[in-house]
Amino acid sequence: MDIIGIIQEGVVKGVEALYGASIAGDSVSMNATRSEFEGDFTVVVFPYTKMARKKPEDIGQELGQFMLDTVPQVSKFNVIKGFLNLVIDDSFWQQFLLETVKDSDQFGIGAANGKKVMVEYSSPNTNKPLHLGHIRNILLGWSAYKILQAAGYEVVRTQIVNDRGIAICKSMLAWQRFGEGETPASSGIKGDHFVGKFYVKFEQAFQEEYKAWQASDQGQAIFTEKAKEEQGEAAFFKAYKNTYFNEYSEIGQAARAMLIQWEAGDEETVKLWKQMNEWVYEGFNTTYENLGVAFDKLYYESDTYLLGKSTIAAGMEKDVFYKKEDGSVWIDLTDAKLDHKIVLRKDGTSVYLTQDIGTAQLRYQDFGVERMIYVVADEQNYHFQVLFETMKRLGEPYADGLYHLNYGMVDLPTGKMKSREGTVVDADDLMAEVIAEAEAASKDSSEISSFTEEQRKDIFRKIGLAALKFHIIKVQPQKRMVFDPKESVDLQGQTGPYIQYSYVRINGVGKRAEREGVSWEQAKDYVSLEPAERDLLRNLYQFPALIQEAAADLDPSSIANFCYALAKSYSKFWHDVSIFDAEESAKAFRLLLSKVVGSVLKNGMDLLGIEMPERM
RNA sequence: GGUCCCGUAGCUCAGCUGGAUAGAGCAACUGACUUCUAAUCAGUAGGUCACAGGUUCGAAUCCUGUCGGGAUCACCA
Repeated sequence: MDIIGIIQEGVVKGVEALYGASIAGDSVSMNATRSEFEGDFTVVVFPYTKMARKKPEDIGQELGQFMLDTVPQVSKFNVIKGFLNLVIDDSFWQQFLLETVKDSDQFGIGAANGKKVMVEYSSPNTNKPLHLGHIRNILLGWSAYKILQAAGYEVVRTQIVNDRGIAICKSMLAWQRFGEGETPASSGIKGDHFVGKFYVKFEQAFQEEYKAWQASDQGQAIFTEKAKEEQGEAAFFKAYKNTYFNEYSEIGQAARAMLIQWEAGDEETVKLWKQMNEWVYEGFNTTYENLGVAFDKLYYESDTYLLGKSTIAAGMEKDVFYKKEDGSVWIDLTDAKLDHKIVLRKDGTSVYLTQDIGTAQLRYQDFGVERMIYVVADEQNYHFQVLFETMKRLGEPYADGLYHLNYGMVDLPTGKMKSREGTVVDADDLMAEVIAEAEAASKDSSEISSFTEEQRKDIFRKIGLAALKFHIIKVQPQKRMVFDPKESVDLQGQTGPYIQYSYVRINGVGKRAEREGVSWEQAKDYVSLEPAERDLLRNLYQFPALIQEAAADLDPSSIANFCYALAKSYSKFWHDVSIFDAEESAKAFRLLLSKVVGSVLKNGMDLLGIEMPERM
């Protein structure tokens, strides 16, 4: 039994014995003791004043004495106001360390629970490269995968690739018109950036065309006819852009024609589409690889965009859906505080929601997962509410296991990222920048100067990416965050590299212990723990429960904060006590403690997708 | 306008299943390297936890309202 449970049980028995009242174990309010007081755990005794009809101080004294007498792990106590601070005996921590160190690599990793879960954590469009927003998405998803796995789940990692639609047609058309046979290889541009370049070219060409049209007789006539009173010319044409694209634009019409040809399976169009997507995938794969993430299964929208229709037909019979006079099919979710939502157009074609219904079913057929987690930005909260509610009504067996891990948008210090205004931070550029920063900051490190070029590059990559990833993932997913590029490359303070540094120190003492041949046996003779040591042990002790909690909440930021707290605690320990100058039992104990801290830091950071260097 | 999310130090963030004097980092200032890596540590300064009510022995945390920021309310994906 864990120490929290032992204490709670002690309190339950104490309240029973002293005051004749029965309370539930998990109702016992407990916290870690604040650092300014002596103790490891604190029991709040205010709740027992009524049943005891005594002052909180007296209850604390009585309960404390009872715990001291009956719970062997409690070695001391003190009472301040209504707070009973319990000191856990050194032998308990001692034993905990000696147990843990036997298999420190596996410490905290939960046993397989036989449950299967799918995490979808990337859903890129294939018309442009990945940016900072995708990075947050991918890091969260990757970490969720790692955490779920550590908690005992079997996890299938997937992405849905939005490889069809008007956007990619725009890139295709622009390439046809302006590309002059250029390829990523011939131009030396990474494939996804290459295709993105033509997407931008399309937009430019469209804007030019639109500008010219605005000045034309037809454009002016439309403005005079349709503009609302008080609406200026600029405002009108801004609002009219989509209509223009659909009804008047030559290049817009050409792009739409291309989409229709694609849907009809036109050979040449499909060939070009495949070629452009291939280029994009090459680029994406490089980015994913640099970020250190991978997938087990890819789903393509071009394969799934027609799915779901048969389900709608089946759902009609169960009255999940209803048909309007015009032939379109809807679902009424007003009783779930949602609205009516269309699932099939009057021409029988499917919409976004329909595709997602079909895709979920396909995934269940493919893998039999009982949970599916979608890592998608919070702008789609409503869509997922509708999707999940629909799946429930369809009676899908996994419907209760559907979960939208939503996250807030990433802002820049200058405001929102807007692709139209060119303020989007490119994923590849950003990674290159943080790695370059790590290199620049390592200039005067004598440690690194002796390394080979290859080793150095590896270390800079690990440090730079740790800075970037930690900076993003330490923020709770649901919160909108401000991403300051300057802060993201910080290597000091509450950062990834700070944690790496603690690990590297531990690695250093481990190496020295190996050289000097320290005898671990004597660790069991070390009896009087220093505050810094107890603090580390308390931190370590939480790790297994934290993994389960992080998996239940799908919250990687809690792991990030834990890793930082542990590293900070170790830094304090490093300064407060000496390892190799200490007597033999203390030396052995501290080395074992360091070893476990090192393992937990490494495993904890791995849960965030962050690698540790051995030296830095 | 309806619904949902957010508002904590100058800045970036913790803390939110109610518990002690609300914590870190950055930025500023002071001190500590002949010592296991100073990418470190210790200290100073910085707060009406948006505001107003309510519940409670006790509220940053729960409830209601107000204000501010954001998202969404497409036969787009």
